Amino acid sequence: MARPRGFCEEEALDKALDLFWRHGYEGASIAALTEAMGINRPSMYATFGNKEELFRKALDRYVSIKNAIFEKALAEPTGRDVVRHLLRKAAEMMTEPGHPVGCLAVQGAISCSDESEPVRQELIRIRRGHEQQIRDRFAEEQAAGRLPPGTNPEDLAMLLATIANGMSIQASTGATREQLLTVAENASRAWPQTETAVTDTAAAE
Amino acid sequence: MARPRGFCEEEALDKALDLFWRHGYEGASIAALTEAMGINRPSMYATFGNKEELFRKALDRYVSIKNAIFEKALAEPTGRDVVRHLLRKAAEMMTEPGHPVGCLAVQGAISCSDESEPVRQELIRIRRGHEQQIRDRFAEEQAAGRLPPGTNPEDLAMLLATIANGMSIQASTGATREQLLTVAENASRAWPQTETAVTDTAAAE
DNA sequence: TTAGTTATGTACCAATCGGTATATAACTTA
DNA sequence: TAAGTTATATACCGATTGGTACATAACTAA
Repeated sequence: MARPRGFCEEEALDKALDLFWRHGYEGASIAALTEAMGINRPSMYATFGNKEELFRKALDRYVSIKNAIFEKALAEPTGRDVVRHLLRKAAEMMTEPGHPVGCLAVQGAISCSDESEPVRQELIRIRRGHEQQIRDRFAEEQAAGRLPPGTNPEDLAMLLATIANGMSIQASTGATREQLLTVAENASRAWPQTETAVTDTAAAE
Repeated sequence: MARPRGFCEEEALDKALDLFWRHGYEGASIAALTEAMGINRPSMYATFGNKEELFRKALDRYVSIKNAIFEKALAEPTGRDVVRHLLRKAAEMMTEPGHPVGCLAVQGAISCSDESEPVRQELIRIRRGHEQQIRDRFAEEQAAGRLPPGTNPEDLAMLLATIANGMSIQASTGATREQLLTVAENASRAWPQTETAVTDTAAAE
């Protein structure tokens, strides 16, 4: 009705996202956030509520980007294609120039003080959700008879999620895009083949 | 010479380690640390220097435990045995009852404010060191001709480290010991065969 | 132009951060 | 026991944390 906002809400959110991504939820202070966003504290509180809500709104933007990638990857025709697509995109996204390295859902609040526990739990929920999507997709594969007998879709999904999570840490350790792509390639290659109906149970202690 | 210390230094360090492990470097405050250690602030500062030194000393204990595991695993006869041993032990250590879940070197300071950057760098150095150890061991395998042609020891080491790092995140997400052991087993099984042609006469792939 | 509304800027809040000065209590040695 | 030394406890430090009160500036609608 009256004086219009002097800044673009989504632009500011992207700036906040960048800082949260780079320093984590607790590592990004209100002072640093508002400075990066180019606004002052009262504007931030009036527009976004508080720090936690700001984080959740920035996180929403991040997750929607990630979901778009997931959707494409999960549409691949075979399980192995899904794996390759997903890991490759993960490697690329985690080393995208102009963005902080790694994955916000992994690094945003992996360990924190008790007062940030709700944020930590939210990120856990997101990670589980992504793994669930993969699990469902692999279950489809199995139902269609395209998984080797004895293969467990849940186990495969967990292995894939583990590798993707690990790539985030590797990115944070300084791994290059090329290195992560190599990881993705090797992990894909090692994936159980549809045709490889092996009953290799040599692992029995 | 005079009044002796009223607490066990190593016990206090273990309490600090537990808290750092659980909340990360920044997430563990001096107040919480000293309370957990059962001592007051001046005692902590007189004994350990400051927060960062306290962390490094706690970290030393952690790393020495981990190194013992590494030593045993790297002594396994074949590359695949090394992988299986390492991942299994990782799964167990990251879900050890009585300890926080996950790996301190991964979760201690994965993202933090600028002032904790030295600690973050130290953990990066440790992670790289562990990967280096694996790399060296795989290079031995290759030199002994026990790696499939075209296999790169560096790539293998990075893949293994990625999986181990990912297991830490999974533990933090709530994965059980059994789930992580399944991940370890599946990852080991997917590993490029090395000695199979020699010891087993059976199925090539 | 004027009234009403809303965003912005300054300056502040209590609580907590890591870190210490200081006084006292407890121990060892002589 | 007395002297000397060192650990402990209290109480504090400035800086920073997330969050606001309040006065002012800027806009819209009448």
